[in-house]
Amino acid sequence: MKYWLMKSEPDEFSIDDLAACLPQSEPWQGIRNYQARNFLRDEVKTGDLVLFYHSSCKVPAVVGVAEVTSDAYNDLSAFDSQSAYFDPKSDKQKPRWVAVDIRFNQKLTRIITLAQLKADPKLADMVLVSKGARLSVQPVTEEEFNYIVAL
DNA sequence: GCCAACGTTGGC
DNA sequence: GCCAACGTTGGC
Repeated sequence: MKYWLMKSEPDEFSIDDLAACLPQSEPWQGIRNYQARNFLRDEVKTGDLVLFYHSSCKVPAVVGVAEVTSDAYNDLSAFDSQSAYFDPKSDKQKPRWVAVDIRFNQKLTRIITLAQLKADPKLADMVLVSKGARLSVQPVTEEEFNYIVAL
């Protein structure tokens, strides 16, 4: 089993929005970055756990945990000209982008802010706090995952 | 294949 | 809203 951190803008889709989907999972689509896509396609698997992170907001923070409930599948929103995620360059014969499903697992009782993560020497190697970490899907070690959830 | 211009992300 | 740090595009 692997561990991941996924970013979402709470104005677009927050941890509460994910919780409101229960008992259903929610398609995690719209990833339009190749490095993130490669993680989704090749390494994210059913049963993996995800730190849910709020970005581009007042207090950027890890706010909850989600579980991956599908392996990667073609992201159909890339073919929908009405979708904000429409990508005219993605060929239906050779889809460029993938999505996975995730399901709400828990909210952290206390959110762990980016400032806290940066200040914690135990998390100095986290991808999130490393230079220029704009990846919207990024790997987290088991140690980092358990440590953050326990905080 | 290089690289300049442009676009995006995301913290501050 | 600013801007640093990327990523992508497209001419050559």
